[in-house]
Amino acid sequence: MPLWRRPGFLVRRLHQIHGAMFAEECASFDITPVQYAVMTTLAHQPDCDQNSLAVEVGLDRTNAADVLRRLARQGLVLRRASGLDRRRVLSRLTPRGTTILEAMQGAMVRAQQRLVAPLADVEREQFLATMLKLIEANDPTLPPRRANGRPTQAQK
Amino acid sequence: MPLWRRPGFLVRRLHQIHGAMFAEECASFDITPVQYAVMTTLAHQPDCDQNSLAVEVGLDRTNAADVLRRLARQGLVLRRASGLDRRRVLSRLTPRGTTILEAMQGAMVRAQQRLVAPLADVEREQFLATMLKLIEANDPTLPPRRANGRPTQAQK
DNA sequence: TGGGAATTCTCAGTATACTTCTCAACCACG
DNA sequence: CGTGGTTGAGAAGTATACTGAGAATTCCCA
Repeated sequence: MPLWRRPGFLVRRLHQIHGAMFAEECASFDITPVQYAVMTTLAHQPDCDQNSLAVEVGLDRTNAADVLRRLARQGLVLRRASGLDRRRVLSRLTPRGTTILEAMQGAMVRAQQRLVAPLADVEREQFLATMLKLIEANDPTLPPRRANGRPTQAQK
Repeated sequence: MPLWRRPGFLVRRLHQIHGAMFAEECASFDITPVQYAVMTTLAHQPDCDQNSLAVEVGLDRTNAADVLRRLARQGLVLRRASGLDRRRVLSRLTPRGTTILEAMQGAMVRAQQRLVAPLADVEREQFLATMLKLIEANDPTLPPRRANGRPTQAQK
């Protein structure tokens, strides 16, 4: 099976390409795609614990904690222990985090669109639908479906 | 733009899922997808220098050097300086590397097929074609096309 | 109420992936 | 020649991603 017929290989290359595009569009902010996804989720679910956040964004718990620690270091996120359950660490965006999230929105959307820009509308929708189908069919950790059929609620 | 409509987010999740599947299928070998891709390329291009290999496999050259160093540590690859150009480090599979590459073939193919197993034949082919189109359209580092229209020659 | 089970997070270790800086070797032009 | 530009590697630093081990806390049931 040649490299270019291996789905995993193609997905890896696409992942790389998107990372590069995101970095280009968002160079002035020094925020990575994963960090942006975490910030997006925190904007909708303030004071989220790390486990829930990891599930939402599709991260390993350990990795989610790493990302949050780096965001906290940059002053974009505030982490503090929960009063109700002292095992938990709750995170929320700081005002600066919210500002940067909003300022980056345009660049993020451009990066997303550039990746699939070579596709016609129909093919693009088909492509997104196929990826969604593969993720939902293959990811055992995926949360149960909500009413609208998407794994999570709509966001911004 | 919600997470689940962002092409980059979906690609990242798919990349993760494939990594997990590959690890499952190939657990007994302790070889990662990237290491396997490098070994595949070395099987077809013995005594390849690190730069050419990085281009073939779609890696950064420093990263390719890291991967080769780990493979050499496991005794699967032999690295030695070129006689003609002493800047170059040439790599080739050891006999043990060749053996393991062949022994893993079945597991690797299973991992690749599992990722796209939820798709019907037509949709699967469409999906691969779309990914290929996106990579070729978006990757500035891609080598010039060969006669057969694929970026590199056919492999195993 | 007591104690084991489950949950939540941390820490350590490793692999991928990229950037930037540095150095050595090659090559081509004058 | 020989000097200067190009190219191939290495080293350092950072982010993502996962595993396994461990600690603290909470939960639940007997």
